[in-house]
Amino acid sequence: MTRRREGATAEPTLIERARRAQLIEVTIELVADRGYAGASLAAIAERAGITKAAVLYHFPTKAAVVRAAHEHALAALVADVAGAVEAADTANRPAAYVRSMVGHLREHPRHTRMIIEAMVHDDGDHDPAARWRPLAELIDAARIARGGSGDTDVRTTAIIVGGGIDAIVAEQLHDPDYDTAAAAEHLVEMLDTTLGP
Amino acid sequence: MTRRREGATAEPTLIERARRAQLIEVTIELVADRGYAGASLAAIAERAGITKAAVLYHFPTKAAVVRAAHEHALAALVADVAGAVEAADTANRPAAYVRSMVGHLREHPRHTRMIIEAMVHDDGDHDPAARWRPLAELIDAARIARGGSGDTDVRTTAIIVGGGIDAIVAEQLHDPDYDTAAAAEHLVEMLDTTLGP
DNA sequence: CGCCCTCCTAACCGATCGGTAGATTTTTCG
DNA sequence: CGAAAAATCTACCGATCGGTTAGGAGGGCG
Repeated sequence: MTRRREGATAEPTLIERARRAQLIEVTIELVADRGYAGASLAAIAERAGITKAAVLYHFPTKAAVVRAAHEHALAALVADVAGAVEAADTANRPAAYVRSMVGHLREHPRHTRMIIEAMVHDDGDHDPAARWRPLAELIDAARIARGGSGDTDVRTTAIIVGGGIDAIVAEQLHDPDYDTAAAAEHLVEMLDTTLGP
Repeated sequence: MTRRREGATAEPTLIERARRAQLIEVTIELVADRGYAGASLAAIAERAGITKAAVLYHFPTKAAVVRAAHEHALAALVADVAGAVEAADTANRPAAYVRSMVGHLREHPRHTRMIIEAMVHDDGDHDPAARWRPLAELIDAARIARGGSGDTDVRTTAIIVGGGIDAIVAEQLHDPDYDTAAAAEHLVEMLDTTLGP
């Protein structure tokens, strides 16, 4: 094994940190531009200016590189959305969720593609209901806060709205001039009508 | 070249027809079950009980096999939806579109996966607006028929509703017990509220 | 019979994949 | 400076990919 420290916790070197960050960055670019299949170890290494053996010195496998890149992109999105949601009051949190998510993805199109590609390509179980559960909970809380009717299927509502978010983002990736803010407002309107006043 | 007739038109042999149909069928199964990457020529050949060279006797390339499988699945969907839409009157055609599409995809989950996988994996330009343009036109016609307001953005409405359809189907693929009919009705309701009475 | 056409097999090709082994350079630090 | 540790390189491995080549079995037909 020519591999790095495996067992104990130890603070990473500066170079180590920088290299890892660089590798994550170029991996996001590659996956975003050329798809999951286009992000081979050789391609990652070349874009980072090193050899693939060096890449595997910093990460145990290719899957680990892609996973780290995915988590990096996802963490930024989650943090952004969480901040926006907490700043709103209960009744408006679903709207804040939709707006901030669409907004974030607009500002970071490569992260968007990275997240989508990773979601499609890692194995198997992708339950939309699980993915949009946080949104479902916000919708449920908002519905109660507004005194809406109790027979609403929040799970399905969240799945539909989530699909709408995905579609808006996909359209923006295709047409950079697409007015995602207006589309998000449209989606928020459709959501609000099912939540009552 | 050990390849088949290339130039002229000629009616295919019975064996030829059967083999092609079988290859399309097993390719749909493979892509649906193991993803686009899992549908290698060797895998297709093995499941069909022949060698991969024989597969390439009936189709020029692997891409042609997958394309044929995709077109087969897509044609069935389009025909089904078109029939349901034509049977409805203008004001209700968007609803018929949503219901029939969700219904068809529920009844043919493998076709669904095939279509999704093909859409993700063939190169590049996938404009959601183009994909849902037929729906957008139905929505526009229905809005006019109902005397709705003229400032509605049908393009965005179609994109959002289309995304909702995708999400409902994805959820059904994950949870076969999911009530897609109810979800489709929920989506139709959300759509109807934006179309006016 | 002998010829041809359809359908298929066995064997191979070059490219690329993720990953490994061991030597070698570069950095850190006493 | 000099040794240890960190970072990287060259070279290779086995597997798999899509695709090609040459040829043979078998039926229809003159």
